[in-house]
Amino acid sequence: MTNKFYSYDLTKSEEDYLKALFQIIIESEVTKVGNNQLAEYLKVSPASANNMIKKLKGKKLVISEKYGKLELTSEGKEIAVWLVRKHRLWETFLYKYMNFSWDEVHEVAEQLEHIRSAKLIDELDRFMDYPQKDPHGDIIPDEKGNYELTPKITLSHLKGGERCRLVAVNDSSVAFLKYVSEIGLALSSEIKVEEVVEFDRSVRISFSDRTETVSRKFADNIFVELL
Amino acid sequence: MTNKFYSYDLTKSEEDYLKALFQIIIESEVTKVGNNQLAEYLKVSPASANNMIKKLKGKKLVISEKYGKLELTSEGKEIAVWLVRKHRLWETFLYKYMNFSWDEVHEVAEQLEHIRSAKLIDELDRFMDYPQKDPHGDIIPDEKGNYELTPKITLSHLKGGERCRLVAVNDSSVAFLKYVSEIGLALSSEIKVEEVVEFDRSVRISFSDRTETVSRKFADNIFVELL
DNA sequence: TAAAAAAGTTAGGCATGACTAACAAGTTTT
DNA sequence: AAAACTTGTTAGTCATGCCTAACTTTTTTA
Ligand SMILES: [Mn+2]
Ligand SMILES: [Mn+2]
Ligand SMILES: [Mn+2]
Ligand SMILES: [Mn+2]
Repeated sequence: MTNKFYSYDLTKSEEDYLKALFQIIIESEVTKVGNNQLAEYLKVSPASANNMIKKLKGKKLVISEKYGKLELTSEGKEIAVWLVRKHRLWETFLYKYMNFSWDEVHEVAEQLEHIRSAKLIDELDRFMDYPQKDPHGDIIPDEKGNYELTPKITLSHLKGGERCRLVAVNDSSVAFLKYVSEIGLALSSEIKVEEVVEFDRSVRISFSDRTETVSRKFADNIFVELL
Repeated sequence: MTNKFYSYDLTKSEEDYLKALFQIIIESEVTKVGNNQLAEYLKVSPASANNMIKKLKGKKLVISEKYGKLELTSEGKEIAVWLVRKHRLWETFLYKYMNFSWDEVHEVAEQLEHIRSAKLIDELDRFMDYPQKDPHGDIIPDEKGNYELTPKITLSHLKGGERCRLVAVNDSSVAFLKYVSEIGLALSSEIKVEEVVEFDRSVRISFSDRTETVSRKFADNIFVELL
C-alpha cells in the first residue's frame, strides 16, 4: 500500500516541526500557534523555528502572515497525523512485543516514526491486529488518517467524592511515567478523589486499597473518564 | 542489556562509512581499503570520503598513513559488526513477520540499522528466537559480535556435472533478487550445472524440472555449497 | 497614549556532510 | 628515468539546521 506522503520526502527535522505544530494545536485546543511557542516546545531558538517555518511555508504545509500565528494546511495536518500514527503504532509494538515498559517506548518511537516505509506501518498494524490505543491510552489514527481526540478531562477537574477511571496520560517523560507506575497507577485504574486540599489544590486519591496525595501538576497530566 | 557502542554516538553517516569499510574488507577478502574504492562503494566523491575518514581517524576507528590504505581498528570493526547484526536482524524481521519479500527488505533495513536501542535489538533477536541467517543467507552476528563468514564458493566456480545448493546471494539489489526469484531459484534450491558455455562462460543449470541459462555475472553472485 | 514587554524576524556564525576543481604523491609504462 | 596514469589530498562552495545578537513589529501595561 503506497502512501501519498512519500512524495513529500521531508527531512527528519521538517517532520518533527510539523508534528510539534499538530501536537500543540491538539494539546492546547487552539487552531494557531506562535513561533516562539513552537520554538519552546521543540527546545530550539526562536530563530531556528522561524527559519524552518519559512521552508514549510514554501512547501505549502504551513500558512501564516508576517508577524502572525502559524496554521497547518490540510496537507501539513495530514502528514502530522501520519507521523502520529507511526509513532503510536511503534510504541504499541515496543510495549506489547519487545518487553518495553511504558516509560521506555517514547524515546525509541521518536526515532522509529521517521522510518520511511508505508508498507512496514501497514504490516505492523495488521500484525498487532489493528490496535486502537497506544501504551499511554492515546488513540492511534487509522490508515486513512481518521482519529478521535483523546479525552480532555483531567484528574484535577474532579471534586471530592467523585470516581473515575484512568484512560490516558498527558506526558511521556520517563520521570512522570515512572512515578505513575511507582504509585501503583496504570491505564484503567479506578480512582476515587477523597479530597482536594484547599491549601495547594493537591489531590488526595484512593485506589485499590491505597491512599496517595498527588500534586496539582500531577493531576493535570492524568486523563480520566468519569464513573 | 546496555551496549557499549552507545557511548560512541556516531552519526548515521559515520556509521555508514564504518559499515562500508567492513563490507569491502569482507567481500573482497582484503585487510586494507583505498580511499577512492570506499568513495566508489558509497557513491560519494573521493573528497567526501577523505573528509569523513579524517573524522573517523580522530575517533580512533580507522587507521592509515598519509597516502596509505585504510584499516579498521578493532573498535571500528566491532561497531561495524554491530551494525551488520542490526541490519540482518531487521531484514529477518521484515521478511518473516512483516510479509516483505527478500528484495524489499534491504532498503528499509538500511534505515532501521541506525535506530539507537540495544534493548530493541536484543528483544528482536529473542522474539525471533535467535535466527542464524538473514533472508539472503548471510550469517547474523551474535550479541557478542561473533560471526562466521559467508561461504565464498560461487556458482561460477562449478564445472559441468557438479551439483550444489544455493546458500546465499551476493547482491541485495531489487533487480538481481527479483530475477533470481523469477527464474524460480531461492535459498536451499538444489542446482545441477549442466554445462559451462565456452563462448561467454555463461552457465546452463537445471533445478526442479527446469533448465535455465544464466550469465557469468549472475553466477558470480550466487553462493553455493557443493553436494 | 507613550513606554515597556513580548513576539517575531533578520543577520551573521558554526558544524556536518555533500560537491567540484586543482594539486600532490605514488605507481605503471615506455 | 621520464612520462603518464592512478590515487589521495586540499581548498573553496553549498545546503541543512542549529546558534546568538540585534532589530522590528505587535501587544500589554501604566
Ligand atoms: Mn510518545
Ligand atoms: Mn521525531
Ligand atoms: Mn541488506
Ligand atoms: Mn546505512
